[in-house]
Amino acid sequence: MSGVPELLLLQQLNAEEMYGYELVKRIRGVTGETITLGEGVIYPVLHGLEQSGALKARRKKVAGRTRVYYSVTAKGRKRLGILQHEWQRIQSGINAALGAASRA
Amino acid sequence: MSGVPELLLLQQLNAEEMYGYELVKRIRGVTGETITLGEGVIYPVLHGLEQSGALKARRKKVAGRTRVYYSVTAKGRKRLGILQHEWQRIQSGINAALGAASRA
DNA sequence: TCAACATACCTCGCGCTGCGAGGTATGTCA
DNA sequence: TGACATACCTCGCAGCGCGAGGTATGTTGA
Repeated sequence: MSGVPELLLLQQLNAEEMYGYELVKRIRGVTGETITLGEGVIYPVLHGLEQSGALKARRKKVAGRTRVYYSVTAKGRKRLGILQHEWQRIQSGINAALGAASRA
Repeated sequence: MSGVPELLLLQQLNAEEMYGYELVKRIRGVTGETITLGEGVIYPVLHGLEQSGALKARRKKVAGRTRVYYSVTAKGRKRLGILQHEWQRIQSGINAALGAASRA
């Protein structure tokens, strides 16, 4: 199926180190409100990716509050590449079907 | 989430009346093996769409064997439009995110 | 002639993923 | 001091996808 949330997270974190709460807003912004991933999605995915070694966490105190910043590891970049490719495949597959049918 | 199978089915049937078994192969072909919807996906979706009035079924005997041909109703065409639009939205949303991040 | 394969239909039930809702703690501002 | 924002987290349900299995008929070839 999808793996879309995972793709989006890795992509954002690859561009810039970020923490969970920020990612929620960031993704909403960058997709133009189209895709809204709540915290119930973000945090589990984040933890999963850290577990599998695709992300590295770093606790940081900012203005008395603790944030957990995540950055992409080499393994994560590899994973990102796979997911991007996968997304291309799916996208072009579906678009081919849509195009083919309307041409028929 | 997706609704991708539904979209693909409606799209194909909108172009041409077809039966379930045929759709399985057709979709595999038209998406270039990228997307393979098994019978366990096709038939339930087909029945659901018929139930909701988006499709109309027509039994037909061909070479002794019975086939159930489905065609799209007005309601189905409307539904198809919605799903297509939805797919555009998702697609451009994700691509925006991918583009924005790589530009960063 | 009969096994094996293709056509054509169908359903059950598992598995995974997404996600809303709820819960904690701290800082800030009226 | 209460309300709101920031920041983290988890539980558990819901829904969808889909593999596996089941029926029945026609065809083909050893």
